[in-house]
Amino acid sequence: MKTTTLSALAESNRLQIVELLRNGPLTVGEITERLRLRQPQVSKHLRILSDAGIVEVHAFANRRIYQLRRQAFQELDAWLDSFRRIWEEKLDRLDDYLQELQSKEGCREDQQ
Amino acid sequence: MKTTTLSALAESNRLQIVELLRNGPLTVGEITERLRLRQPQVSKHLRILSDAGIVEVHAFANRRIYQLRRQAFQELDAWLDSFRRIWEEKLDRLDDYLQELQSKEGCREDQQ
DNA sequence: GTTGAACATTCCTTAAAAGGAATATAAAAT
DNA sequence: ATTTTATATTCCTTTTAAGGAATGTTCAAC
Repeated sequence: MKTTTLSALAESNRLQIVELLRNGPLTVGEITERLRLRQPQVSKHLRILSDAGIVEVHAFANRRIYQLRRQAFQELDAWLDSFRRIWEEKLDRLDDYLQELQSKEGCREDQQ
Repeated sequence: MKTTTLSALAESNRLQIVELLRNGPLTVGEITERLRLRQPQVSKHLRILSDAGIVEVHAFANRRIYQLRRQAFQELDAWLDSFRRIWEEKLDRLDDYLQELQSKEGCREDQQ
């Protein structure tokens, strides 16, 4: 997983933009209006989301239409998948670890 | 989705800690050793991960054993799910949006 | 009870990110 | 051609987060 993707999402205004775009593509002006932000900030946030590959732009006259990029979410999903398997395999590995730890302690005592 | 979760993950050292813990619980010392960081920084990062609900601690003598919290990943998963549906429903909503936009332009001309 | 190991916390400095205001650009409307 | 609309960018200030060094705390071992 790339930290650029995560840190792009880790800012509340940007997260709101992403959740807005869940309902379909929007222009900068529409986002500005709905989130009650200033246009330059929205443009800046969109730049960061765009650089992170989370959104993509399409120019239409003097409008810019932003929409979510599927791939970004697929990547996140794939990453999460590597964690899902952990709990599928075993619910609680703490007991195992404690035993392992305790047996190591035992060894140390023997050696001293 | 909470931005605390995302920003906790959005830092490379912390992301590495999380990926380390994928293989099972570890003590602070083990994390410190494997990531070649300084102990205080590791403790600080673990604090942030813990506050975000991504890891949980178990005290064992003077050791602290950290492990991933399933719920955090389930929440991320649930959030991602709301996006999966978008693309299941419709692959490309840009064309729709463009038509919508163009019909609005038409209206505006009529009104003026 | 004194020493050492494991970990957490504090304080300070430095670096990165965010917001604001102003300005730049490019297409559209007049 | 000039003005207006939509958007991007720049520069500056403020806030937030990270790293380093030192110190605090707790338990264990002796």
